[in-house]
Amino acid sequence: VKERSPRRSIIHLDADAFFVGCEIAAEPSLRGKAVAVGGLQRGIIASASYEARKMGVYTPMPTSSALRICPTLLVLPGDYEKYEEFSRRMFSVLQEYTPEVEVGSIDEGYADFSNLRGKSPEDAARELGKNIWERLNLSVSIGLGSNKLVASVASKLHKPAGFTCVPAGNESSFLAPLGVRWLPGVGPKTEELLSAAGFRFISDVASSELSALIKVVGSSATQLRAFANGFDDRPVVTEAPAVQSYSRQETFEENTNAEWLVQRIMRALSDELMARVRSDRKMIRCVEVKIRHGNMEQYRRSESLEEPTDLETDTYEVLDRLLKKLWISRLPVRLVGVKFSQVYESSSARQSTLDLAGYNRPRRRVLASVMDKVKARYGPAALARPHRL
DNA sequence: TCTGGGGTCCTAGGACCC
DNA sequence: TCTGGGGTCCTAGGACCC
Repeated sequence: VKERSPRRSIIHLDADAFFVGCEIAAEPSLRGKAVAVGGLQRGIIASASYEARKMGVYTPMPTSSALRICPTLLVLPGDYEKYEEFSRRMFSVLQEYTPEVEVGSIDEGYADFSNLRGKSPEDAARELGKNIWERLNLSVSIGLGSNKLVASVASKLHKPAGFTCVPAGNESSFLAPLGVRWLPGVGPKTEELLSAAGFRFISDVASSELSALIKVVGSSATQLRAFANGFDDRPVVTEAPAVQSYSRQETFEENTNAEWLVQRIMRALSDELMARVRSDRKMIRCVEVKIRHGNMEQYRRSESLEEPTDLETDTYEVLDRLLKKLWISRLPVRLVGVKFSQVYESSSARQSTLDLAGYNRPRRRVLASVMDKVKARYGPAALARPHRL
């Protein structure tokens, strides 16, 4: 006998233009203006106010193009600590309703509102939005539905400051008229492939032959068609997922042919990452270097170590070998990146003594000081300014 | 003044082992 | 002389998400 799963009430909480929203909350005189957060030199727009969007500014548009389109645009450099603080406060308001909260990213998450005391899920969801607005001056949109997929689509449908409820039983009719791009996992490439095969609306996917869909999206066909029909039994997961990788990359202010410079930055990035690895009590085994050339083509080379490590010095030889492999083309380099993966738990005896001595400083300070050392030694002009978005 | 940064997951071929 | 599968790890690349 198959048990019928109980009807759930899932909400998706999604902040509106989050980075810009935080800046406006912190500086109310910005409200109503064309504001964006983005990289200043060779950067892109990471978040744009709705006034800026009316002028044609979208993410991830190059900041230079945005300023051309909208010369009055105020571009702010981005302040992650501020955004993390707002994020923490936003989720703590949500936690007042239920502990069944899944933090999806800095600006959005899910919660299971099925079992609230005394309130209907709908009343609670409306009240949540109002609460966040009144207490944080932050505008959010909320979707309510019987599963995560429907809630998430609903939250994005009537931004900003939207509340969208999909009544039980209406899932597939709600999704049917929307474009396939609304489905999770369908990005620009897959949208193009689907469209070429005649699947343009979610209803097209919902009623498709599985064999035809497999030809387009391969093994994700079953999942995609289930989503298109409004089926989604993914649970709301409370625990933070295990970290799979650590990565840092940096775009140079100007493309460079200087291998020594790329090497220096590569090592500095590696040092920063390794400090994080240690402060998380982890070890890593796979090291990867990425190069992006001036023409935006990028290449990666990776190597697994014999044993996991948490020491910077264990990476240098490998990094140099990988960079050497990538250096053959001699094309000017736009970006260098370092990534550590195959993350293991560390036996933390050594770190705990350092902890007591106060060696594990907060992450941001560690990052800043390493970069500053490189800058001090090789000159500020030689280094791309870090874009902290 | 074209095009960031930090992540996750999937695929596919080759090596290697049984 | 001909030539099996299955499993896992390694490496490179790509799509997608926020």
